[in-house]
Amino acid sequence: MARYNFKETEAKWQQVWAEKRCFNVEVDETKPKYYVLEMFPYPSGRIHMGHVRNYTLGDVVARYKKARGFNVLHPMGWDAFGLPAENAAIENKVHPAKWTYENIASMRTQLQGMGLSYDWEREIATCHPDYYRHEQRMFLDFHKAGLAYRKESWVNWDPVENTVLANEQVIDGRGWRSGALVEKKLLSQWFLKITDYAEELLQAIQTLERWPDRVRLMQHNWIGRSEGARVFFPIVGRDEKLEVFTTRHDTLFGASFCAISPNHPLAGALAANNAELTAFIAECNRIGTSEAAIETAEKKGFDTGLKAIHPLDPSWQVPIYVANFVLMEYGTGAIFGCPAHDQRDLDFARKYGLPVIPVVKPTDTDAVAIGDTAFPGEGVLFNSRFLDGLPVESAKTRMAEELRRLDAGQPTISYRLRDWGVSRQRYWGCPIPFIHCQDCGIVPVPEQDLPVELPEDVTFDAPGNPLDRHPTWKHVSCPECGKPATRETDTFDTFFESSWYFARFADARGAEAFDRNKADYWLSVDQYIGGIEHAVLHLLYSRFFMRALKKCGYTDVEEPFAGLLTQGMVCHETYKDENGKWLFPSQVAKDADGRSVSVEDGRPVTVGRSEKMSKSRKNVVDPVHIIDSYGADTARLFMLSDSPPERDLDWTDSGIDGAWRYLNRLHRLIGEPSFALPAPDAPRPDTLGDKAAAAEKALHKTIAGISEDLDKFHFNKAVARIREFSNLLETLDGKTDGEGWALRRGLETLVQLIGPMTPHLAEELWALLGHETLLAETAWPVADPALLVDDSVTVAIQVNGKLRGTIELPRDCAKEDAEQAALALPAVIQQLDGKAPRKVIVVPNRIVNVVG
RNA sequence: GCCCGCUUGGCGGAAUCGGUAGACGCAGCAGACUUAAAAUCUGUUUUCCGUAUGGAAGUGCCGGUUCGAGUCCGGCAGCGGGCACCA
Repeated sequence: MARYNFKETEAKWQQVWAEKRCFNVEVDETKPKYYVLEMFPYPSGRIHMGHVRNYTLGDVVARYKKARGFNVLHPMGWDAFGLPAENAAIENKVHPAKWTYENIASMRTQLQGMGLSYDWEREIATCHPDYYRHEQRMFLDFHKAGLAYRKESWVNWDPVENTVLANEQVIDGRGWRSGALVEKKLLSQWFLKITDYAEELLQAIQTLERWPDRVRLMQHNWIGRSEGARVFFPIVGRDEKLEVFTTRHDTLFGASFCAISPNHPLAGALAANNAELTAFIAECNRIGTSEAAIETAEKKGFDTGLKAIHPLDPSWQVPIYVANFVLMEYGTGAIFGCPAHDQRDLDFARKYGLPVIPVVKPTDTDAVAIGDTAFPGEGVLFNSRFLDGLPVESAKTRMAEELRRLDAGQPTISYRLRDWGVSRQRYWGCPIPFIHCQDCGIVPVPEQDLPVELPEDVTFDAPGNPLDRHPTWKHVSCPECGKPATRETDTFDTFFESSWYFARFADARGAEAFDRNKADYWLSVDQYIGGIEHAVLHLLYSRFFMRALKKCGYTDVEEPFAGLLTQGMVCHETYKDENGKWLFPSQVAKDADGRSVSVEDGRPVTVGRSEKMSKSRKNVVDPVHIIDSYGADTARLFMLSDSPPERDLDWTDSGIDGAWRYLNRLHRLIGEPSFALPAPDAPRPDTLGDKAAAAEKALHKTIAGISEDLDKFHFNKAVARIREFSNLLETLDGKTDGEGWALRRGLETLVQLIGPMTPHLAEELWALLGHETLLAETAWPVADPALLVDDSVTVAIQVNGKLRGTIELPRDCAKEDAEQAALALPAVIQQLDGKAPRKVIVVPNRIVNVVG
């Protein structure tokens, strides 16, 4: 028989599945539903290995659940708005819409070549008005419900390009294209009140039982609930009081300074007639807007000269600094510093020569000297008047009472979570449906005027937002007073689209955003699969969005994703030539001595370690090329083999070869069996020989094992079991009774079990085995529990925890028998050297440990 | 800087609840088939000592709990992800 012709086979079955509409689904109340979803891609134009991995994982789940009798919804769409389309417009003079839709078309073809079981009739593209019109409506509803509001916030501003930069466009504090020093600038922007749901989003994390713990923990920390107190410090010579937030009000007697954010109103007021302070604030504002940039910048302060009066002692004054590490967005934008018990405060105090007053000491020592290390731990208060002798927690309570009594503060809960800024000063996004009128203020676009569509006739030859400088688009009359007004020219953050697309799939062509009945049937997503990089933002925004939609009457579903699987990245070795230039893997080969050399000129190549595939490092392998040379099934099998899904996967040529070899081996095993198989419907012989009986047992163990592996997403283990079982089937030679039957049953089951992973080859082999129905429509095999247990077990015998031998024992034999058998073992007798064992520990069916 | 992970042979990984570390594969080595190559098949492969039966060590590092630790606890190191305008 010829080698497996994957091209012909894969195309054939893809066509059959499409023609028979195997994966198109409707609501069916008679079946349990299962909604499996992979994070939809940004249509960059070409799929990458990360996509191949993500969609293979999802497809295995979808096909497996379908075989298990579920009504499976498995859709695909395009996260089609975003920056790269605008960059392409600027660089290649192609319109973002044209670029995006062409990319979608080619990526769809590439995905279809993978044989994924999508219901393509539900495909959506978020840049289409039929999609984004609904979110404009949602935003108006959010606004009515008090969940959308405007406030000023900071953006990265490129003064040369006169444009707002994304964090990723700021490199070492400079604009990526202009190279200009980036400034922070205040803009009035739209926000969604996710903070209204901080507590609910936090509490509900507990209900997300099928999410990875680490993602739940990351969301928990992101929301960042902290119990503390607001404390008022009167300011010498001014009427106002400085309000600070602290979680360590127990250490108030260790206060040595106050610090406010450069963006605190007080800092602004003082800067008005202080050029030095103005310059300091400007310097602070040159640090980017990202938290990482602010946190890693050198901690600096500016003494305002103002003094704050200690809330518990009018005679005690501390200086007020403006400090670059105090965030206006968190707490009250002002802190008090207690250097002895906070490392950052200590560093600050040492730098500016401020006093360090220890007020908490560890319970087990009297040592209280503070050097360069603060003591943030638990302990007992001292140096603290009425708090002396109290442990930290009691001191907090006592201090809160005192603050309340003096009207100097109160306990409060603060969250790190900030409201979600959804405004973007960009063209390629969903227009925000509001109108600015000089007389009426901010006016919503009337619902009958939705959608507000993006104008197509825009240019990217000038800096700034094309919507803003479009000759006509933004000029409208005010819906309320009719006078000339202007449209909002900001568009939505693209997280807006991805916060509800999973609901749109329930009814992708409906006139409403989603049909309630259909959404109620399909949601929540039973299994969501995507990269760990979305652990916080996308997933948290979606959780909030569903709650906001619920408040506006769209749905009763609160949690969008009941189950979550976060996959690791696809990595590859990196290569550099002698000049330190990156090389593509395809430009590198091994010479006769096994050294890596350049294909072009044979010069030596430095091989770097494996890193996430990225265009900048050129360590990419094009999936299209792989699928072309090996077929989709080979690529899929490789993606599932070896590495568990949540870990990083190393792409290797030998790995893909191994997968390819196995598929050919399987094809040979069935196409050219070593002896003639009985007919498909041949009955089980009454007596099986030893080998056939062992094969039958292995068959049922394999079914049970792989089912469990797939339930737990242990795809690599499932592949190992498949290979183990096919190794066993290859040892059958038909010389004893029942082997023919066992081989046929084994092969058929093997094909069924590998079906979700390599669907084309499995479908082909299923037909080859004489089936006229589709494997894609065939129920999953069932293991016979009676065949899963063995009569005897191998028990490990240890002396003092060291393995000294193994013995075969009847399953569940008496502990005494196991002990007897162990003590009779020559190696054990020798180790004991005539002495009686002190103790014998027997773990039934597993181990006997003789302690001497 | 803060938050979250990960670390097991030459390599990817397996080891259900604390109970035989290295399943399965890759690469390597030896062999079979072949005029030859490819493909395929067979054997072998944690390290060290030993001709061998066998013995010792071993899951990033240091320490602890336990009859028994890859697994639990404390500390450390290295690598990676996220940090609110990349998606």
